[in-house]
Amino acid sequence: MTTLQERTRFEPSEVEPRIAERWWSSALHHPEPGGTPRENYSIAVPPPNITGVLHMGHALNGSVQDTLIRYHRMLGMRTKWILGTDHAGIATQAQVEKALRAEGTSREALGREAFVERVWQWRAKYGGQIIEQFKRLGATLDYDDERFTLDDGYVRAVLEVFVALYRKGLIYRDHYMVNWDPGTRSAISDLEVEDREVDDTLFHVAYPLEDGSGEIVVATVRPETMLADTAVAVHPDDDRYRHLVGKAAILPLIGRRLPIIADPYVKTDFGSGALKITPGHDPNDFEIGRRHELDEISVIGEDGRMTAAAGPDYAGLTAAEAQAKVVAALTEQGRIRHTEGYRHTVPFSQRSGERIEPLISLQWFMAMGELAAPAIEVVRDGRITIHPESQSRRYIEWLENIRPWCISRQLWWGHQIPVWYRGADETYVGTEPPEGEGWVRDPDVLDTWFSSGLWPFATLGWPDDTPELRAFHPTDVLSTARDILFLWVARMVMLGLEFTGDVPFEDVYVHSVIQAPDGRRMSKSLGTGIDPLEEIERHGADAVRFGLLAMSSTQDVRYSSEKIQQGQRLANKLFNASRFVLLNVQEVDAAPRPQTVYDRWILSRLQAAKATFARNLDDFDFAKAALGLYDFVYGELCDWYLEFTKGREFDAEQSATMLYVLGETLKLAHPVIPFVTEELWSHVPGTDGLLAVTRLTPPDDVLRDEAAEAEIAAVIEAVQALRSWRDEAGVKPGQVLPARIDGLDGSAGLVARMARLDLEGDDGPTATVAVPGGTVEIRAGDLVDPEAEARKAAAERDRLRREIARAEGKLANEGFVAKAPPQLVQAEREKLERLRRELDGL
RNA sequence: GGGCGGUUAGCUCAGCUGGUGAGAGCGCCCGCCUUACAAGCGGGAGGUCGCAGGUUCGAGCCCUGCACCGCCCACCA
Repeated sequence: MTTLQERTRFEPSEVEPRIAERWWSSALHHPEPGGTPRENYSIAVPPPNITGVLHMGHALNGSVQDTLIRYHRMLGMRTKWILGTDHAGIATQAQVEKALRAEGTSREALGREAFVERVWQWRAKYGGQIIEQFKRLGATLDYDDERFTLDDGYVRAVLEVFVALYRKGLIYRDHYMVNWDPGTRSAISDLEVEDREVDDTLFHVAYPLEDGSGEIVVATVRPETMLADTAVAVHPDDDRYRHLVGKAAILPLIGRRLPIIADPYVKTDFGSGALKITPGHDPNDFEIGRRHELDEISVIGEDGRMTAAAGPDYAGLTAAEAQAKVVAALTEQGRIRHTEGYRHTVPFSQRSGERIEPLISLQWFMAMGELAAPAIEVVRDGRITIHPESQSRRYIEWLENIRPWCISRQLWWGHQIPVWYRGADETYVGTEPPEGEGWVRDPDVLDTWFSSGLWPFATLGWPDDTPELRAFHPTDVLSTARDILFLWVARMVMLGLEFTGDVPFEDVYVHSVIQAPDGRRMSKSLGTGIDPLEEIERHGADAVRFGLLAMSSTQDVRYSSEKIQQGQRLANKLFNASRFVLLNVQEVDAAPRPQTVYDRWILSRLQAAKATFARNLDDFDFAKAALGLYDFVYGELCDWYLEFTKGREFDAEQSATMLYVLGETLKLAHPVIPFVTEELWSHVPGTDGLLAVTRLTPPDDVLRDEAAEAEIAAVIEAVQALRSWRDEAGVKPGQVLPARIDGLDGSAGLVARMARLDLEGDDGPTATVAVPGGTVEIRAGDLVDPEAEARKAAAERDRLRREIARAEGKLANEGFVAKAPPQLVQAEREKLERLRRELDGL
């Protein structure tokens, strides 16, 4: 490591590993349990899948959570960021199966036990990858206490919840229409289904009437499912068909008798107004079938092929093959009246990408209504606050319309359902296997989200009454992506309330989705993904954290590499500002000893920056928090304060104030840009511990100084006016000009120094510049072109006159004077006065 | 088919319960190696706030309609 003197740039790649080593070998991230949840601060990380690699969403969410965690840790709270990973049933199983295929084998060939063992090995090898990547970001998760949703303790929690809900009658087994995913060969939940637009053919097929009096035409995009038709339905008020209700049609190809029924679900204005009813393969038909007690026939099996019930001509064919054969047969029999192209939305599996095959299956379900009601209530009454607020409406609406949750999955990797069967009608449900011979366990596992739903408390040891649970539950904040608000967040609230009697967290922050810079989705397949680790390599972890927070919003945002670079510049700026202070000051204790108005000014502005930062975090406005830091460091500390100090000798008093301001700034910025601040902190005299565990003192009202703020505001405005004048007059930046300042009182010297004016000179005035509270006469001799100067002065007078006219017009408006708030009218009057004085001065 | 959100400077975005001349970063132009930083510093140009009406003393902000863009929900075969 070179000395600070030699390093003119902040080099993240050199600094980060060194700082990380200090953090991870310390105890900063691991709190011993103690105290109460109210005085402690905790966040449960959304558990990354063990198949996961860090993507932009993780990086943003990690930055958000770590900023909150570090900030509250520095406020002196006992802080725990709960770490763990999710077994991610389908995703992990698919990954391992893929590897097996590459080896020329399969899970079936291995058998269940060996396969599960294989997955555990896979997890040991790759499952920790993403955790290492979180460390690169500087995330102070509790790495000493890592959980996994298939750990023994966690499994116990899952089984206990299952059994309790079963005993309560909320978990039950039923033959019901499910979303069958032929890709994973498992049922999946409604939330794992996505609609896609598909071009299909709509076939209009004529079914003859039983009594030979004619035919009834039905429309379908899936003619192969007609093999399972058990009725034809029409609308009860449809005059065209009223006389047919109660009669029957004959199913072509099969010859089955189909009763013609009346049901208001049928639309009279779609197709022919008559609907073939296939309770076994269409969710709506299933509902209608149950209403009318129709037979439920399944002709498509779980393997996506036609079953024996489809008849010998079709059994064994894929659904697509069967469709072709059915259409051919119908055509031959002259039953197809016509066909048309038809574009509509069709459900697909998000997991496998295959088209969902709705079918009736024996599955486990969870009744949700009873659990949903209190989960709605806690958001309504404010025990949980969702940010941004618009998301709480989505949450409530979803819960109000919630439907039973299919929780069983036909997979091997996961929590196997704690149910055993013996013979045809014995069922045992319990956390421990049953006594006696002949019991066979239900082969299915639970939906991954069942176990994730217990995350905030199962990770802390629930159902045992552990010290961790007593100290950190309920957690404070849950920060997550929008797409799992229902899948995960709502379920944690329901299960948390049911089993712990408390909310699992008090605030939910729904972060932005980061899109590619062109507004498309970031995705590997589109080639639009940006790897956060590569960005960290390029710009540093601080830059990435800052940039992600700065671009975050209450809505989706495009990835902005400019914001990342802004973060990089901030880190570099802070690095150099610190060098300036550290290499010039005397080593003294850092209690502030303000000697000048600008000392008092920066101390006051520092309090404002602290207060603003705190408020922005309270509001979950991370962009404002990050950009507010930037503004303070650039716009106040560096552009003005450090420049002001250059005029003085750095005596003990000056040094003390500068060191104090530097130290407080590093503390304030640390939650957002932890690496550079930690590095610099190690160079601040009198500090030996980690900045990450140093106490951040709240804003101190005693240090607020309105007089100093007003005075320096005027100085800044004057300096800017003078620099602007100089630039326009073409005066060299280095040239010191004689001048006389009228006004600005004690700050005249400061203004003169910043604007490179010499107040001792005596050349005859050649130009006048208006500044707040006075004028500056600059004696620039022949540097100044009198004509240009006259033109500029005239333009300035014109501008002032226009402003004056505007203000006068406003004050002449009776409506304004009568109805606007008095202080506003007063301010307008004062503005007018000031403008008139400025005009007079010229 | 319903909801929700967006449309502000060339680009990406801020603009609090309507209130003084609409902001930032990047980009652009001009000038500077002013001994913390050239990944820097100083100065500057650039906007009919999507369109059309309305309410108000006053509208980027409120109301109505329209146009695009995005997201969510939904059982029209």
